[in-house]
Amino acid sequence: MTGASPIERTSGAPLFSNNKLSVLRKHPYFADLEPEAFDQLCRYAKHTTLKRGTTIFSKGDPGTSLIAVISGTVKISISSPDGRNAILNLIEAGEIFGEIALLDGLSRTADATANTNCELFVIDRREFIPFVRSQPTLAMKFIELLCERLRRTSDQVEQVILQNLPGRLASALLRLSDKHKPQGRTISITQQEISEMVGMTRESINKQLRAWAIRGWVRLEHGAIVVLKRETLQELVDAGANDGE
Amino acid sequence: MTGASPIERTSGAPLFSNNKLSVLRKHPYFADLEPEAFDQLCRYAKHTTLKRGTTIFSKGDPGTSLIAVISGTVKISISSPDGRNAILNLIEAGEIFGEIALLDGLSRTADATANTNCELFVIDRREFIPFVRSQPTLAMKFIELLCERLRRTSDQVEQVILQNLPGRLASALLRLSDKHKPQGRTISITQQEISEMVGMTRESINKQLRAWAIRGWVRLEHGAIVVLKRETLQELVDAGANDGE
DNA sequence: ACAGGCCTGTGAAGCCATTCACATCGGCCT
DNA sequence: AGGCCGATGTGAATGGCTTCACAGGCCTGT
Repeated sequence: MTGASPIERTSGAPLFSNNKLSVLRKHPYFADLEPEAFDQLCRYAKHTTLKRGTTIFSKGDPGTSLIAVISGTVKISISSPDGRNAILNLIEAGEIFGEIALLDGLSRTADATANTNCELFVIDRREFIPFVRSQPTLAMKFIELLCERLRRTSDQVEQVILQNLPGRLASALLRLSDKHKPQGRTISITQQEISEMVGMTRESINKQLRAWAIRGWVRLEHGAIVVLKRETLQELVDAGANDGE
Repeated sequence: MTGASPIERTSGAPLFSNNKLSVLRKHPYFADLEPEAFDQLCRYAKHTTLKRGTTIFSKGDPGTSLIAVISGTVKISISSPDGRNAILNLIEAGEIFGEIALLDGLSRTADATANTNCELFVIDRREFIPFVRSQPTLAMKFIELLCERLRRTSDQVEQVILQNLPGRLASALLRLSDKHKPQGRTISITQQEISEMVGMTRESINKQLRAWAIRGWVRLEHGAIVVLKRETLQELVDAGANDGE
């Protein structure tokens, strides 16, 4: 289950190009951190490049590192013994993941795999925890990060328990389109991936999307979805459940 | 939606009896905190007593306080427009809740109601945040708390997406029985409440429990469930899904 | 001790989503 | 161009869970 973790084999700390770090620097979590604290944080980092499909870590592994995505996207997912699997989150360039195991020192709660070719920075727990203790601002940043994650995850529980297919799909689309604002309303994702994010089958997702496409609420492209009627989908989520006809 | 929050109307800080505080003091989160830090934490607290069924706060309220349960239990839940509702957590004496809104200053993510008559301590954000900043140990404690919550909530997402009724019910029973170790294997809870915790109907839950009772895996009492075959239920969860016959 | 309210137990009917089984399309590699 | 593979599109059959409709049990208040 565990397999070789490619991260552990990374060669020693190289020099970092400033444009790579700037992706992180721009992120809300680090933007208003003191420059010297940020620099010191980066001093603990190791650089890695991964090919699409590579396992970064698996659920249950002893997790001792925080990982920042410089380019590409990472898939956080879990899978059941009978082969079904669920995507919990997609981490994009400029975001970080693996913070839970880093901060509490316990095992990883999910699998992480490179969803595209990726460039990553890896920060190890051993040197990191004392640093956090000494930097109240950084600790508060992590508290904020954890709060945000908790809000998102609670939301997910809410969706999955209270909403049916249309509601869940709509709210997944809205969330994804919020995240990809720069690309306009186009979401680059396969229907297979969406189905694993909302926890229903690809076929069901496809039929619902098609129905919405006919009504002009979305447009389907190959490997992408364009949200046309944002408000309508939002209403559908708020209304609770049943499809709007 | 909001309604009068009984907490805001609490009269000024009274003197606290030490035996009440001792419930908190014993909790893992505070046990190894410096005594003076703990005392100062308590200085910010207000004491309140609530009757069963009272709303403590509602989803969407501006949340500015952390609440500790001295006695009784508090239900954290959410509800959909069409009347369905889901229990996210039951907070018992010695535990705290409401930490997300306290720490990030945003609105409450769920409803909280007194599930029994309760005694609570309420700590306000205004005076609390600067205090956390100045106490790295306390900040680390909250980071641990948030990590634990996040693990639990992620687990819930995993359960709800990947498991069917038997799996979800079994894992809910196991979790509840872990929490109530002192009472042996008896879980005091109604089937209605369990159904709202696992996100399925009371009727379905009842039928499954009955089937397990016949096989001798559990025993049903009025308002309680006794887990008899812990291992069998655990296997059922691990196996993935389908009922053990 | 009786009434009313929550809790439990159970069957029949229906429905939403899954499962299964294909057909088609597009892109990429050789 | 041909071939392949991953992604999309769709219908029919199946099934797990819900919905609905009651019946009985246990506890509590008066």
